[in-house]
Amino acid sequence: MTTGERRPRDGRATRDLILTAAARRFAQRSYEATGLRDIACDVGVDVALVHRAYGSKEKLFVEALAHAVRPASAVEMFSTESGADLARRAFEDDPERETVVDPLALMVHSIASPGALPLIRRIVASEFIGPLAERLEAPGAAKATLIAACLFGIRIFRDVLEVEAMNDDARPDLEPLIADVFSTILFGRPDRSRSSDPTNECPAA
Amino acid sequence: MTTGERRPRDGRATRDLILTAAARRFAQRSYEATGLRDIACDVGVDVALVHRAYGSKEKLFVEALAHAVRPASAVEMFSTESGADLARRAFEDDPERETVVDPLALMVHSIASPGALPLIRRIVASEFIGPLAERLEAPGAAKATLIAACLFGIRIFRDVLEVEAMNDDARPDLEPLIADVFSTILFGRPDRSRSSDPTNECPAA
DNA sequence: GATACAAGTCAACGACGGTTGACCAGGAAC
DNA sequence: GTTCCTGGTCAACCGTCGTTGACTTGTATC
Repeated sequence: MTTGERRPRDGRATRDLILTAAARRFAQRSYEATGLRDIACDVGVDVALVHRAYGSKEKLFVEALAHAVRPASAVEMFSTESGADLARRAFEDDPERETVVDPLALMVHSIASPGALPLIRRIVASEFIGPLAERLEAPGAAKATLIAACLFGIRIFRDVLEVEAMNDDARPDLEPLIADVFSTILFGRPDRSRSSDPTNECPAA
Repeated sequence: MTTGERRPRDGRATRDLILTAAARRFAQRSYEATGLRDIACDVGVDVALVHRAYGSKEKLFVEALAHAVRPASAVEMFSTESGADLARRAFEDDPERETVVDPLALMVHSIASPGALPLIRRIVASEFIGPLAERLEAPGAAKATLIAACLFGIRIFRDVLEVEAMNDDARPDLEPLIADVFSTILFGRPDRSRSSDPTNECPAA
């Protein structure tokens, strides 16, 4: 999309634009499927600049991945300890995040890339499992990992695969079930705040 | 790996070899990251043959995906209705399946590919969710979808991402939790066959 | 204003990937 | 034996991609 006239010289801003565009592209497709020329076209800049701004395609990818996922840190995502709140998280995005890039899609689409796996593994451990495990009673690590894994699977089904049985129409059926799942992991029993089938409920005391 | 001497002429067998090798390659990396020359090398055949045997790379990919996932049909995987059995499935592979290709890894690594998404969506619906939903009481579709999604997330964490908090050492902590999750989805309450904390258990009658 | 450096463009290189067409060999049908 | 089809090889084409180096232009400093 180089239109002929030169763009204003602002190295810092251009670098940021490149990083954002790269993250978006890598999130839409995979590492191998996105070309530097695509990113350059998005920013409106020459390919050579994209390359030189971050040294290599791989370095750009690593920085984009780290940058896009970290601000979405699960610390806030997991600041709740209610199964119902976690279930809501399965359907809604973080409101207070600039949602230019879906970090989950970026992670999923990056799994096939050679160098990305260790990075993703580290991010999952430090940003998702770690913070949650600290505030859960034993076995905290297992609970946190399981919550993250289930949330991951649900979001992939919903947002990446777009499984039709998981669209918004199914939400009334699904959200209570999901709340029960997380509540079971957290507290060892389904969500008490609702009663789908009273005969299955434990007596209050 | 063309060694000079010609290979015995058996079109049917060679086609099968190509398909298997393709599925394995696509499962290890992504669609874009694997080349026809890699597959040809595995089989010990010329690139042109690989191409012509299935018309194009994309057609080969589609056939490999469909072939690798369908035999692993979840009909048997979901022939159980016990949360504990499903939890075991989260850790163990189908014993009665020739485990040349991990269909899950193939699906995950194919998500980024342009043409693969509708196919994967269809496979998930017809092979995983559909069969299970039939034998569950309402809301069967929601329950089946949620089970598939959680199983998907758990297996990705374990086998693809290889999250360390999910390796075999963690199995004693994890498996009961997972059993509770599936039991909660299936029956609305945690697994009755164990008692982690008796005070949380429902009375038998 | 001269200078120096950063920001950006341009054109090309080398490698690789999917695809194609010409060619060769085995084997069955006639 | 000839013919013909299929399985298979070989070599090349063409596009794309990451990368590089030379060049240009804006901007800040002295």
